[in-house]
Amino acid sequence: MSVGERKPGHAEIGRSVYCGAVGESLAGTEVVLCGWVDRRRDHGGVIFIDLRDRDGIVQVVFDPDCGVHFATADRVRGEYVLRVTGRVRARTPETVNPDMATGRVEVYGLALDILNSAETPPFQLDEHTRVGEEVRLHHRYLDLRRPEMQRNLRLRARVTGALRRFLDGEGFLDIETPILTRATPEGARDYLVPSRTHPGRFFALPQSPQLFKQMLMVSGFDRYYQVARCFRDEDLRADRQPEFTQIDIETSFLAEGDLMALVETMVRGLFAELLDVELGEFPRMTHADAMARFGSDKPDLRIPLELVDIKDLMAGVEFKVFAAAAADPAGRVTALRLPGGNALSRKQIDDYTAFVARYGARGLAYIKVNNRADLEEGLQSPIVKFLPPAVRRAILDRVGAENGDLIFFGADKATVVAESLGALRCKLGLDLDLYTHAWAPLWVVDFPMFERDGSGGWTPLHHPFTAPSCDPDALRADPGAALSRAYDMVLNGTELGGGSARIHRPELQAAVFDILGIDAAEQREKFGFLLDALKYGCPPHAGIAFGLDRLVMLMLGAGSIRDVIAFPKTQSAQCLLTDAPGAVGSEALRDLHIALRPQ
RNA sequence: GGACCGGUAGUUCAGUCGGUUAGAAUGCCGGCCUGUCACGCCGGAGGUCGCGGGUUCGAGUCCCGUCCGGUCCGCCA
Repeated sequence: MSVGERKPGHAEIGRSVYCGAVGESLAGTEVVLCGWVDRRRDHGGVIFIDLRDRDGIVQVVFDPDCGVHFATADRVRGEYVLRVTGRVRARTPETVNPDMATGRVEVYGLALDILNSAETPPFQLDEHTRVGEEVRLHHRYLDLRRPEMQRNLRLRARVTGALRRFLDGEGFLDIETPILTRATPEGARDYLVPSRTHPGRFFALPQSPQLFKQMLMVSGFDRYYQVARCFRDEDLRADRQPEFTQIDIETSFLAEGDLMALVETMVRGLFAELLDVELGEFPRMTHADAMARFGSDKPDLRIPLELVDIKDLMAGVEFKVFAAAAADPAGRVTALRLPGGNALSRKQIDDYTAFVARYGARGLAYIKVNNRADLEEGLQSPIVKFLPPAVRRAILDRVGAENGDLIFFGADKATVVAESLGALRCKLGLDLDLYTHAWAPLWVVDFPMFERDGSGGWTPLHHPFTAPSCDPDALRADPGAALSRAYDMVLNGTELGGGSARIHRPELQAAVFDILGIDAAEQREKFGFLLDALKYGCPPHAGIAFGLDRLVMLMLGAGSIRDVIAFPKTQSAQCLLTDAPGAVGSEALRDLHIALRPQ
């Protein structure tokens, strides 16, 4: 912001420049600053005030020559709101503060107005103490005043703006979809809103605009996007809030490969523009490959460790856990080589054993490779005595073990092995700082259509509107073998976006519902509007949704999604600032036809 | 639903084996100080040790329960 044509020194005038923008080019000019007192240093005969606004901090100086304003400066306290009129001047060389963005200049105070006083804040707004989540959220308006949070929300706004500009430029239309909508029978738990005008009926807040955006394709809106708030009534995590924001995209007549290329260009441009990071071309990896090599459908490719299956080597070995998993068609036996890992202590290995137990692993076998040439004395391990020397040799060869390495093993159901060793791989990467890249994006493709649910039925891996890569007959014949036309964008082990080509023919959609165990009557009742829409000339279409909060969190290196959301909820899904959810009066409940059970 | 970590001054934390009047830093208040920039120096105020119960001559400390914050598992198509 530049200095406007204003009459300096007059009490009525507004700000002429942000604090952070005061630089040497303004030396000699008069400026008007508005902001909060970051810090006040009273030296008796001279008072320094660090004035803060959303753009930065600048030092303002008052001395006895300032007359009445010097006395005012004496009354100022932390977080008072001030308007300062002053003259910018370069600091003398010995008073330059190289640690401060504006440290080569200061503003000599000509006038000082206290626009408002402030009580002592409940916590210090400086960066030197890490204040607890509870206090921060309770006084979120103060927490957000901190430069770190200002920076976070500013980047978030820039990300949203850049994505909008890109999509606008590509001919996408921003179309809003309802917040009050229908409950969906599958997926996450819905947030429900009771209807006053329809007793006993409820709206649901959308988990995503999925069905509406598909119907917009039927309507011919070709390219749609929305910065869409979504709601899921599930337990929270560091990267999960009950309400969150998706960049929601849908296109017609665009093959999924073209859509992937388009959004890849979008994300690459975003990182180049805002972070000056060149992401390069995103590699593509099949879901099967990701599970086999990384034990995850969102592999963190910054970490150079890989899982190596050794199930075929374990048939009939004396070590019962391995032999049993090898004999089980649903079992898996896998090795994870950690280069230089034999430096790990017994305690560290015990801690990792406890870590994998969280994912259902019943143990964590390992071999320390002290001398790979000596299959008897060179291998340090509680289990190696149960493995014949030829098997030991085969393991070492297959994982490429070198002296000084440690090899972890997982043997269990394939899902347990993938989850536990996949998580261990990431944990080792974090603990031992094994990262080889700052940024590792990729696409994961060729997801299975379905997986088994707890009761032996099928459940969609993505969602029930995802198109399979086979025809309806093949799909019905072997649902477990069918792959979908879904794709996930993954960055540094976090799923940033997920999408798919959608089903655009009613008979295929009906086939999927059949496999999911949703009978014709239920299909009609729950999804009749969608099946009808597909009948009236639905174009082939594909889309994707990006988690904006996670994207911004990653770009900032923030530890929690809460740090990129202005007013987040606590882990128990409460807003400490407003104390929501709150009780409502009996009259409101009566209007909504709701009777509460006595507590 | 489950596991784990935490809750002591406004804030961030320490508090030993259960034992005298619960400490530090910072912030706050007052005084001094004309070049600091996390200013400095002197002085001061500030505590329901989350809450309830129990054990004990005695509990911040041990036990049980509960609430709150956080991390994770389950859950999140």
